[in-house]
Amino acid sequence: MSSRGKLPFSHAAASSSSSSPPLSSSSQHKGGVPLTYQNQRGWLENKFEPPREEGSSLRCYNRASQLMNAYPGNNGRYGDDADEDDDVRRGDGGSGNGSGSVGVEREHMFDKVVTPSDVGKLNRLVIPKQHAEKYFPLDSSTNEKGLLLNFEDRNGKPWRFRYSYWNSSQSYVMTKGWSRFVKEKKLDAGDTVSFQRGVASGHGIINIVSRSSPLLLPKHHHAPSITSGW
Amino acid sequence: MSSRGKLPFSHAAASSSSSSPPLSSSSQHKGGVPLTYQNQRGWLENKFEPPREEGSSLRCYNRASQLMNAYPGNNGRYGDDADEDDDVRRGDGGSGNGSGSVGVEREHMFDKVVTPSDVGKLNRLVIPKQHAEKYFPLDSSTNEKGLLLNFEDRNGKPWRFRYSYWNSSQSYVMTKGWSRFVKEKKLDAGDTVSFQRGVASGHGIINIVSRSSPLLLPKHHHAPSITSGW
DNA sequence: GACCGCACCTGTCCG
DNA sequence: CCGGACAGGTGCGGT
Repeated sequence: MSSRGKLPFSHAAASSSSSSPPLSSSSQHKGGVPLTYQNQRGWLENKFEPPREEGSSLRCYNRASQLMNAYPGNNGRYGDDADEDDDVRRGDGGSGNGSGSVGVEREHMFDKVVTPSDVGKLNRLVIPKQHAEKYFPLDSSTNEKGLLLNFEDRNGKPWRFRYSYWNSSQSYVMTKGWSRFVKEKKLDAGDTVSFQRGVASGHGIINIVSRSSPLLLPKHHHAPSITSGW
Repeated sequence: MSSRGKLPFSHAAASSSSSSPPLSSSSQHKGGVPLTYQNQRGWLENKFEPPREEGSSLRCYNRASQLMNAYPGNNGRYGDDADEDDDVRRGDGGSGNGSGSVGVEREHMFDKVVTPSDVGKLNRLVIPKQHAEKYFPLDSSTNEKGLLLNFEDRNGKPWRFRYSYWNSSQSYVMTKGWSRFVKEKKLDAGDTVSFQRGVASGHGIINIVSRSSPLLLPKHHHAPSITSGW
């Protein structure tokens, strides 16, 4: 893969009516979107082959200190509709290394300690602007109407979130699909969600790896920098 | 006029981008659209002469047991903007026959007991799918982008509602114009809205006749089958 | 600025 | 118990 491989996730944009978000100064995106097509809603999304290696990943810790979705993954399943069959809670050691689908090189992007709103009825996850603009850049071409981001948890279970910019609140959010993730993973406020991406794959999917978190978070901050030894 | 007169309301379709609603199996629509043109929003609507006889009608009961908009109608006014001058609550006998514009043959289509949402801030009325597809069929030609349906209350006052299909919720709704009706008629949750159409007129307008409802609805059902003697 | 219109979204309920 | 229908929401643009 070429060095355009900085694209952190597989996505495609769709044209829309809304205004543009603040342009990300990062120029390290673009390209690498395989097989995009327009879906019913008018968003673009992508189909792609099973990842050649692990793409980016999202891990989420909860206070229960156990690894969620620990059973061996069903890697490579990328149908539109995720089966809802793997909300098992098989701890695999809890505070272990939590490398998700094992042995895969990942680059840590950022973490967020989810707020009550993130796991509540609003059905959205606010992505801190700094990280959103760095890792999930939206611009006038990719923006507008939102993106369908493809994620994967550590079992390889696919998750698809709509990602967009809300002009009214000037914030970046994951919306559609997020609530299902919250429910299945039994995410609670205070849990940590960790975004990672595959190092090798240029535009790989983003994995979701659910994992438990230390209840005691690093003191006095909610800022996402809890890169505890990943 | 001819027997294609089964078209229950005067309407015209507009092309749009969204996907089609489930095709109505009813074949008793089509034809009979006079003088359609496309408006600014891209919907098609129709202008037509003042009804030769009463078309379909929509009656709405409220729990106050009085006939709303009982003063003699201003028949034949079909400007785009209805005057807001007739929200009088002159009972004309309350639970009487409520024949609306008197002596006109009407075919009852269906009733709906409006929900809080139907009369609340959402500014829309959900049309139960079964009735929507039977009486207000949208297909690929008439669908897509919505319809402007012309109604008339029992005074002959015209009402124009946008009618469309929401893909995301798989439901049919009246949107634009509905809130004005709710406001003028002082519709409340639990009130009944009755849709009727003229028997004689092939594609007549739909009348809106507001009338009061029995507070006591038929037991244990919310299903619209309260065809109480109309 | 408030409200309306519009297109989404989702949980819940019910057959 | 599963899927469809829909009640109750959202953001957002336009007026």
